[in-house]
Amino acid sequence: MGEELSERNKRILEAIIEDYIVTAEPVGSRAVARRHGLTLSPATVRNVMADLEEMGFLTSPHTSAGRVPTDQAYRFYVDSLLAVGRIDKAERERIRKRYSGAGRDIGAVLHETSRLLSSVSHYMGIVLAPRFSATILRHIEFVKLGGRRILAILVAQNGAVQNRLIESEEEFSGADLVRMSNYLNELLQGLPIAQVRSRILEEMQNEKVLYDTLFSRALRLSEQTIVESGAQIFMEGQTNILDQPEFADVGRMKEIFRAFEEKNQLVDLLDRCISAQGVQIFIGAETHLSHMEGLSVITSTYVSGKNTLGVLGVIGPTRMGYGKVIPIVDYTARLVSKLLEDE
Amino acid sequence: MGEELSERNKRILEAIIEDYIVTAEPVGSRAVARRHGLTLSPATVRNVMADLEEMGFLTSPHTSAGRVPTDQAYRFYVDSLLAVGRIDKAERERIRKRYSGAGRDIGAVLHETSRLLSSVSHYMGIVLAPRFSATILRHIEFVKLGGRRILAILVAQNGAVQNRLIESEEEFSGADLVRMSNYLNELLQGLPIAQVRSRILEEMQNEKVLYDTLFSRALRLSEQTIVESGAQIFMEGQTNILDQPEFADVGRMKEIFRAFEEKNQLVDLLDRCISAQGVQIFIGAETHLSHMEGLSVITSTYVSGKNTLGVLGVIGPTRMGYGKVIPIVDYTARLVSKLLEDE
DNA sequence: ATTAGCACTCAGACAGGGTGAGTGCTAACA
DNA sequence: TGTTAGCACTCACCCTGTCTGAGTGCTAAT
Repeated sequence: MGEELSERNKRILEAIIEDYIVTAEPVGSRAVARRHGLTLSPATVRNVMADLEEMGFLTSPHTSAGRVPTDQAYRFYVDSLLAVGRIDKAERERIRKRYSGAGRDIGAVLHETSRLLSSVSHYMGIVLAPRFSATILRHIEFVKLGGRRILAILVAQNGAVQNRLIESEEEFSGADLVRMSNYLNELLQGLPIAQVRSRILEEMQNEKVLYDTLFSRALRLSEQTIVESGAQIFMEGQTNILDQPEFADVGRMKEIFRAFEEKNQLVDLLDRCISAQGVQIFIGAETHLSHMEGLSVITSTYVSGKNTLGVLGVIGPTRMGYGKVIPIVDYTARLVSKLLEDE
Repeated sequence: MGEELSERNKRILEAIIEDYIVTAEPVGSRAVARRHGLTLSPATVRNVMADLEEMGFLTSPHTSAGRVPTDQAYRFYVDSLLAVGRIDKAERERIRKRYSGAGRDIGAVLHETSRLLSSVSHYMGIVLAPRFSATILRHIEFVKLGGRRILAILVAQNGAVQNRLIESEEEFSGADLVRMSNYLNELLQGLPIAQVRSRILEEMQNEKVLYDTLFSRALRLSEQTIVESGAQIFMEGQTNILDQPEFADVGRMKEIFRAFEEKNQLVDLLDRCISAQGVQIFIGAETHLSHMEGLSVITSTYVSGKNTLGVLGVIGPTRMGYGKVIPIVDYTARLVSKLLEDE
């Protein structure tokens, strides 16, 4: 693998990959020879292909079929061969327009984003919503529902809202609840939600609080409201994947389907992306997703100021139009960041 | 079709249907003859089958295959032949247990219900959440997010929460917002959400309001918060459908899949069910769902007191174990009703 | 009215032959 | 020494014909 590829070999490998990306069929030496500016005979190409196969860039499904790029080839392609184009203007316009109608509600924006990624890339769009616990608390509020039932409402800086029904041990009056909200807001506002719980526990030690039963009750109540909620993920365009010829087979299709139904696998992958900045690409086995052989994932983070909010991206076959999709994901991430920045 | 079926013919038809339900293969005269208590020769059975075919209860995919029941046959089966068994005790227990851990949050309950319906029936479970607009308003609240941005929170009697980000024309102080909430709660609490808007408009005419700018602003603000939100639907176990042998074909599979991705079709069907009480059964074409040939839907409404909240059910192949699934859907609906009744 | 018998149909599995795309190897060539 | 033409070979795929088994409809006997 340390072996360098000659310029010519690179061109041939590139030709094969790009051919395969559009046709999804094993590509033969003839096709490569007549392609592009390459003025080579099929025989020469064959020799090169044999070399590339030995180096692990190509395989052939059977003796007399053409060659198919391996994951390693795609990896080399995106790292060294691919000139990631700028996204073209019309496309950019098309994307921008999709957001014009939508309100500023964060959930709606992200949902639309997943739809958009799917329809523009013609693969599957995914968006991981910001973890609620990673946001900053703006407001906490209790609403009395009747008897000892209380609805706790947490509002994050970014407009995300979480609510939780709690059955309190004792009955509170509406006025009590208002006072409790006020006290807690004073205490917790502006804190990252992940730190809220520890702040509460800390405050519980505070002697001033110990004397005020209402405050200590408020703290106990608020402790119940903070629960780690599952990650929210938007996925759209699964059928785009099923349209790919490589999955036109009942077994494969069911397998992928089942895999998609288990969203947590995907959440794990996206969670891993959240620490890095910008576009990331996982090819085939690099995704570490089981039952998802033959799929690649392109992601990017969207941010607000300097903190990362979440991850969005596209899932497609390894044989994906990387050159087109990468800028789409990149541009969309920037756009979403901008849309959310002032929240 | 006015022709009456003799007792023997009914037994034979029943045998064919039940055979087909378990095997998914066209059933031949021999199989029927040797089945059950029927002491008849295959030849006799063949004569009967020919009659049944003429009457529209059976078809044969080709000359020398067995017979397959038509939609009409299933319809006759569930109407006249099927003795809907009581759901057995172990099953009931199994279902009950599924709810023990879950909190009382309505969303969580409904989501769990769809999962449950899917796993108990081995088909696909669907639950249509109560339309928010059909619930009763318990509380309205404004939270200031910064600048002119306000988060409006509507809480319904049943614990459902809807929130909406609004950009108001003018800036309000926190105290203003509290006063506005109080005023609006006074005015609107206890009203069905569907009537809230008209109540607002009505109140706008009120001369007392006209003199109080804060009140009239409050009304204008609240008017913006009430928006018809799309119906929420939970679907689980789509892969169970794909496991059915009649859909083991790439084209069919994609088609169904695409149909499921369009949830509004399903919402329409379930919406239609909401007016009737109890279990309803749609066989094949009766569903009026396009691209869903070969599927049947069994639904039931869940209620709170005397008003219907929503619909739940199971989607499976027309060749479905009606005898088993009907009581499951029925029991689940009753159980969900009970769980939600005191909210 | 029921049944045994029989000729008939048809999908599905299987085998054999032809086709075409593609390969590897070798020998000739620049 | 790198490139190319030529050639024999491989193998998936398609088409065809044959066979088999399950199932039917009809008719004649019971």
